[in-house]
Amino acid sequence: MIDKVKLISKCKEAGKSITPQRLDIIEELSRLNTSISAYDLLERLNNNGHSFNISTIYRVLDFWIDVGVVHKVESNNTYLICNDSHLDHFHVLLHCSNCESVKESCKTSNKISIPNIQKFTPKKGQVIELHGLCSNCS
Amino acid sequence: MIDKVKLISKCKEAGKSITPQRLDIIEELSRLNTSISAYDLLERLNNNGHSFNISTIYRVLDFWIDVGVVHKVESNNTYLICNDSHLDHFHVLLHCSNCESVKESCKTSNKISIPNIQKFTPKKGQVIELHGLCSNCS
DNA sequence: TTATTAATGGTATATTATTGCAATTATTAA
DNA sequence: TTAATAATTGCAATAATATACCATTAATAA
Repeated sequence: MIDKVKLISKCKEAGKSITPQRLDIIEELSRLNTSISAYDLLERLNNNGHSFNISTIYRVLDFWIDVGVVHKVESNNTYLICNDSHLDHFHVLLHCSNCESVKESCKTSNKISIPNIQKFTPKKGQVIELHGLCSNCS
Repeated sequence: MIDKVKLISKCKEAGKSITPQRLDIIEELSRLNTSISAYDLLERLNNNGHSFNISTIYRVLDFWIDVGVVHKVESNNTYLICNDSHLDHFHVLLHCSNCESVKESCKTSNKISIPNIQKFTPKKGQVIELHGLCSNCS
C-alpha cells in the first residue's frame, strides 16, 4: 500500500492539493502489482462503491503523473504506480511479452547508461520501457 | 527514398510478398523525415490519388513492422520508417519534446547499454524511445 | 462571508485501432 | 492453363483510448 504521508508531502512540494478522488484512485492503483488501463481502473473503482466518470480517471492519472507517482506505460496504454520518483536517473519498466506484467526496476544499481547521441539531451526522470521476458517466464 | 531492391530481399528472407499497396504505403512513409499517424498517412496517400481504407493502412504498417522496416512510436501513436534493421542491438528513437520530431539514432557506436536487470531478458532488436531536446531545439 | 479559483461530473466527441465478411488478387496443385 | 486454395484488400461497423466543453461543486483567499 501507498504511504499517504509521503504522497501528501510530494503534493505539497509540487504545490498541489490532494482530494478524496485523487486519494481513492491512487489507493486503488496501489493495490495492484502491475499496470492497468484507465477504463479497467474505472471499473474496479465503480464495482467497489464509487461512481467515477472516465474523465476524472484520466485527469487524476495525469495529476499523479505530474507529481511523479504514476507512469503511463505507452506500449499498452496502461498506468502503473511509481516506486521511486528520483529525478536524476531513468525509470526502467520491464514489460514481459509472455505474462504481460509490467514492473518497475527500482534498484539504483540498475541505471541504464545512454551515451551522448547526436547532441540529443535526454530529459531527466523519464521512463524507458523494455520488452522481454521476466524472470518467471524466461 | 527507400531502396526497393533491399525491401524485396528483406521480404523474401521473411517469406513475405510485396503487393502494390504495401509498396505505395512504404514509399509514402519514406518521403517523410519524421513519424506520422496512420490516419495522417491515409490522408496523404488519398490526397495523392489513392483510395485506401484505414484498415489497410494499419495492416500494411503491421506488415512492415513485422519485416522490421517500420517502428511504431508508442508515445505518440505514430509510425516511422526504420533506417537500420540489425537485430543485435537496440533501436533508439529520439523524440524531441519541443519540435515533436522523432528520429532514429542509427550509429552503431550509440549502442545503449542495459545491465542485467532482475533476471529480465530484453528482446533483441527492440525499440527504445528517448524523450528530450534534439540538437536544433536545445 | 463572498469572491475567486480549482476540481469534478456528465455528455459528447475525437482519436486510434480492430473485426468480420465479401470481393479481389496471388499462389499452388492438378 | 485451369481450378482450387490461400492471402490480401475494401468496406462498414464498432471497439478502445482519450479529450473538450460546460455546468456544478468544493476549496481557498480576501
